[in-house]
Amino acid sequence: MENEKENLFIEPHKRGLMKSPLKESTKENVPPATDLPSPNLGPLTTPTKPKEVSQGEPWTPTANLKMLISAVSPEIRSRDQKRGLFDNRRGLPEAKDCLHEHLSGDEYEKSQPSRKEKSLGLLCHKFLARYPKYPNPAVNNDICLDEVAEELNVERRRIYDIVNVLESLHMVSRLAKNRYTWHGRHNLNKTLGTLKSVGEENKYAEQIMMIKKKEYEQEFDFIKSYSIEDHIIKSNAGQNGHTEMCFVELPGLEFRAASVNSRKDKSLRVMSQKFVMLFLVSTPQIVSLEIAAKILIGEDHVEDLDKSKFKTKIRRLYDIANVLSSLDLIKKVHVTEERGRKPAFKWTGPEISPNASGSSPALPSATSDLEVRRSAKENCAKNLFSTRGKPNFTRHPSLIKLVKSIESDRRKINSAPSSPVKSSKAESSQNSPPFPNKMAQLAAICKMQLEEQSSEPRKKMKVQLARSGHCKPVAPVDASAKAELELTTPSLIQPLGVLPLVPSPLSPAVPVILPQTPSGPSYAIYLQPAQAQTMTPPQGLSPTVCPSHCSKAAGAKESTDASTEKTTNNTPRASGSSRSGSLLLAPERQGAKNRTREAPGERGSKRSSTFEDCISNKKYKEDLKGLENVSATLFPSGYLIPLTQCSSLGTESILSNKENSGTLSPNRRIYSSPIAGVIPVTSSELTAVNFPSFHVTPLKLMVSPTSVAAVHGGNSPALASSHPIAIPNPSSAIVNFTLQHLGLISPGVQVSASPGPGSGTIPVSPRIEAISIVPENAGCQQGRATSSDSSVPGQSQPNGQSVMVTGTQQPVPVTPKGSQLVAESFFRTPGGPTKPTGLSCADFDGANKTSFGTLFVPQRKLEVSTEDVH
DNA sequence: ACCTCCCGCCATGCT
DNA sequence: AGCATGGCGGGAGGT
Repeated sequence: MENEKENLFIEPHKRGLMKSPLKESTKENVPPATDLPSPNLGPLTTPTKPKEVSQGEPWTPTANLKMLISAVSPEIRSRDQKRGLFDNRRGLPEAKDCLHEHLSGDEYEKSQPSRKEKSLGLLCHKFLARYPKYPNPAVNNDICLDEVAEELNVERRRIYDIVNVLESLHMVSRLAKNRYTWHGRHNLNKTLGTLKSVGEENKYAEQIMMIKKKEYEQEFDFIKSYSIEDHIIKSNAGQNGHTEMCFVELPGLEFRAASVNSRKDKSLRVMSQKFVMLFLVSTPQIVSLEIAAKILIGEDHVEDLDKSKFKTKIRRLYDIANVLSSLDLIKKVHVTEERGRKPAFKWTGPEISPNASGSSPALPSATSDLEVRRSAKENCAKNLFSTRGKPNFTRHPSLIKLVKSIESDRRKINSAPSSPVKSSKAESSQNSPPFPNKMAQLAAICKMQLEEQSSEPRKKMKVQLARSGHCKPVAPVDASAKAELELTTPSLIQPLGVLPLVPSPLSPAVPVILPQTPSGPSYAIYLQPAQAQTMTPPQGLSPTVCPSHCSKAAGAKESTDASTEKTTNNTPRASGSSRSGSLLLAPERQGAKNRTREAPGERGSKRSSTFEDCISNKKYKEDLKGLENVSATLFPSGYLIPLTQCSSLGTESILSNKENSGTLSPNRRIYSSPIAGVIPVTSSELTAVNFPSFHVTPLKLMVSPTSVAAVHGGNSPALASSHPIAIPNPSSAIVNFTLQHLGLISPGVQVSASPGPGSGTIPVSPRIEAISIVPENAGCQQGRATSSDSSVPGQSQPNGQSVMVTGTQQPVPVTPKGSQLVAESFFRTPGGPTKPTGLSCADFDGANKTSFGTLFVPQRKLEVSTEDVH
């Protein structure tokens, strides 16, 4: 059914590229379709294997190369698109000809494309080259997997790899079987913001630190301590060993196919999101594959570090990394530790402010406008369906059925042109001959982008201003809060942004999807109970972080590093720091309207199980106190994350109120960069950060106390409970350390802190050295980020950065309105208030986390050399 | 020898 | 049963 339609649609580029000779894959080639053009393939069937089209084709490897090259270079790409593509579609290979020039000789020979030519990264570039970064929503942006596979001459399997990752970033969404819709980067910032928030909730930063610490300790033979920590980690991850994967969805981008949903929480998609979260959360924004793999595995299975598993994870991470690299979100670098060099990736994407999705976050009203626009544009269609279906609640068991029905409706709807947006698309699609339309689209897109950009910056600017004013006064709260929104705010907050899932057996894990309000998109995150646990511990981190940073700072040696890091770090950190327990998206509130959707029953069941486990696990409950913060965190399962501005505002306001107390915000380990292992945050960086930093630091201080308390008292007990082992560790020492520092630091602003702590930390972690990153260009990164953000060249950059920053802070006084509404909406669950669940979950986690926070990650000196990957 | 990661078998689950 | 998805890991290309 749908398929047919699908086929009908012509992708923008589709036809363009023909194929490369890739091996054709082994598989069969089915000649059938042969023509590329025929979009209409048959009915549903997906063309089985790709193409052979080329079968006959003489195609030369060179052609491929060319394509690749073009793909790689934007210029060429654009050029091609404009002129070439058209040609291609018809014929194909004009490119080939051209290509010959360069490559012809040798490559020619290689009849076979070299392995590199077949790399996922290149394939991804080709794939991306076919679609505009910022597609005109009005136009048909459908992607037929089969067609793409054919055109690119690859097996469909490869396309799945790419699409899955893109889907995790909401750059595409599945429409139907074999059919996806291209969203480009319109949703990217939001998605990243959401992921960041979730990552914070999950305390990935802490996890990273833990791992590093472990390693460090191991080196030193601190085995015992290590063991303890492991436990902690494990517990955090999923005490039961459940993994919990979660998938963060955006409102209009939910998975529609049931089948998809069933696997939604698995693998690549989730891995990709988590991987991205690591970058967003870590201060240096450099993540080594090893650490990423450990963390990802950790969640799933506690520790089993089977080598095989580890290897598999690494393989997958490479797959994901290749796609992310193609998106210019990360680049390969090497981290040099004492031990040696390890492959790692550095985030080169836009900086994101926490939660609210990049753009939205901070803003005050101004942003809202913009967002609204976007949302409207971007999300409308999608959202529509989402909205409509769902009732407002979160998931309640009873609701599940409804949900299913709803989903089915959605599908129908989606498939049907009916939805306004889509309909338009459909039309356009029909019309759209690939290129011509494309051109038109591009133009349209450009306009849109420009508008957005211009508007965004403005907003941001405003926000910043506002913040500056507000923030300072409120400093603690604001900084942290705004940064992330997440706010550590206690359970109370959650209601707003997060919907705690009800523990009900049925739907525990069920994802909640908030229908987006028209105004803003909402996000749904699917969490499994386990995760929630994982996430948890609200407090702890902050202290540790500081040290690490400090250490780095001290070590920080290389200016270069610092610079690079700065770019990356700035915003993130703040967020990171904030996240501590809070996580929560809570901040977000969705528009009052939002309704949550339920997750499909399936998931629910799964999750529920996990959830239960979690509960049982919950040994940690004891820590009631933690609950507040924790609860939010814990309940990942339930979070809804509305990105919309409104939400942001509301949350902020809420947060501010609640949080101001500072408890929430404890945040923040602002600067810690657990991930890379090294996180050199230099004072300079801090300075660079500017406002955020200030605010943050104070916050940190604020936090520290809490965290400290938690650590000492709460945590340890909790830990003990959770794990039999209570080990005296270095960790405790570290903790003390950190605490001390904190105290010391408090007065000092971030800057002072960085240096000071570092020194202080040092004792704890011998290693702390700074990491030197050798980035290609410090400056570049930033630029890149921005560029990536906005299609439009120049403008964007500044914006991006500014945005980030602004995003971070949400100091601005929030407008309550949204928040209230939101809160209400959240609460009203059909079944009843969800909150309880949240609480329970929160409890246990809190304990653990804290411990984490305390942990200090020893930093070894890391040197990061960016080598461009390939 | 190690790092990457392509390739495609085959399980899973929807239709 | 057939097909779409995609988990997974063997093993090969690159360095």
